[in-house]
Amino acid sequence: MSSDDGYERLRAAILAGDFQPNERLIEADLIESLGVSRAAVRTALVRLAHEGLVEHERNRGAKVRLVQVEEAIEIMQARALLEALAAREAAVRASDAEVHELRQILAELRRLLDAGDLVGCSTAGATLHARILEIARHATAARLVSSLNSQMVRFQYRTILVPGRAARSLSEHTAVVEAIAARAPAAAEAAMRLHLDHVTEALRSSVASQPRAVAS
Amino acid sequence: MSSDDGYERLRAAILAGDFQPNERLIEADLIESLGVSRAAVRTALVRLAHEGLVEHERNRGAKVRLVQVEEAIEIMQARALLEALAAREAAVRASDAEVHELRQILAELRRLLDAGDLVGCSTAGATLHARILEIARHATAARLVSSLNSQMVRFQYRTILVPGRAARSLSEHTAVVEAIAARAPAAAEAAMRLHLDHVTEALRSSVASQPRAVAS
DNA sequence: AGCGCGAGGATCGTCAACAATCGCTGCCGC
DNA sequence: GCGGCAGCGATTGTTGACGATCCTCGCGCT
Repeated sequence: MSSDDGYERLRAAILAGDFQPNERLIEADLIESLGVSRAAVRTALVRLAHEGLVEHERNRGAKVRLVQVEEAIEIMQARALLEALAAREAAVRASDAEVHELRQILAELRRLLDAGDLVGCSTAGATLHARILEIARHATAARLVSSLNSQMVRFQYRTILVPGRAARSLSEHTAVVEAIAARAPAAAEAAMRLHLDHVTEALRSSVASQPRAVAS
Repeated sequence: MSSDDGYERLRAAILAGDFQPNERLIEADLIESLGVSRAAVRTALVRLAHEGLVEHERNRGAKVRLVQVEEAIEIMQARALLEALAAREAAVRASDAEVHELRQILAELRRLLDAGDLVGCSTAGATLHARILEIARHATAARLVSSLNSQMVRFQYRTILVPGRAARSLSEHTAVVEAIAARAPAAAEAAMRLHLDHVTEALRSSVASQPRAVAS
């Protein structure tokens, strides 16, 4: 049981940003901080390496992987397609209760935007996306997106800070939800793709204006 | 070094179909057949489990995972989107030499079709897709598609056997290559997506007419 | 005969010690 | 003073043995 536990906790720690970018992950230290056996630490590192969260060099150990901006853009492109697929499926499969739930998240999003809580907006937006992925009942897309998302933590609050982005994001989200509510698969797919293409653009421009958010 | 080697060879063996579906993978046997240490076998199994090629239950060991038809269709849907993205990027990035190479593969494909070599067609088609992914220089899409492909081995020769599919496949492939040659990103993306959506349909229909290809 | 149950074998998970490798530091020769 | 090399500490990779868990088979009871 300790093996899965160690993996989960180490993953959470990396995602929470408890380590510096490129910081070495020394097995002995992890044994202490996680309180699990060395074998468990090693399997956790293998899994995280396969997931792309850490880099593993033979005889030189593991370090947390720093995904570059170009790669983040690639990831966003892939995410856009997969989430557009999910939106399409969601438009086919959503129950009335699920549509209601999406509208509630949208209302919360509007409230947060009025209150000027940009970080809250970002979090609620993530909730909306996650919920649509669940409604789509598309295990493959869900798995791939979740894996891609975990590599993007470093950029998660980046795009919402672009001036005017939050408001546009809300209207795009609204379009997606309304297309799902109207049971219009093609419209839902197009709306979601448009939304995420805009996010990608926001990421590009935020990078151009402010090249490094994290110092070493 | 033995650890990576063991992973590669076990992966190749599973992809080659050396194991029965749902066959248990017993560590002791793998140590013998692969000639690597037990730790290496264990890490290989962890990686393969994360990759979706084997299923791992605690205290009950690993077995090769049998992907169901519904999941194969999900995988094809995701592949369609990602390869369409790759085709778009390839249309932007392809050099003249690379376009020439794609046309050569196409010619080979035509030759094989005329000769009635359907399996050869399938293989050459896979080569074409792989080459387009390389030309796109999109590491994220390439990684995801490669992972998805490895889970589809069981179905790889399934769609080409649908009557008339091979000929249609050739004309669709031609459309993709010509769009790339014309440096037309949108057309390339659309053509690739159309092609793979047709493959998905062929998979669906082949399943309906012939539900089980592999007996236990 | 059918069913519950315990013993045994098979297999996996964990641990501690050992071997191999890497990076660094300090020494030596030029 | 500087470059190269040997030795050393730190860290990872590997091995073998031990304990834990699960499945199966056979026994006894009803």
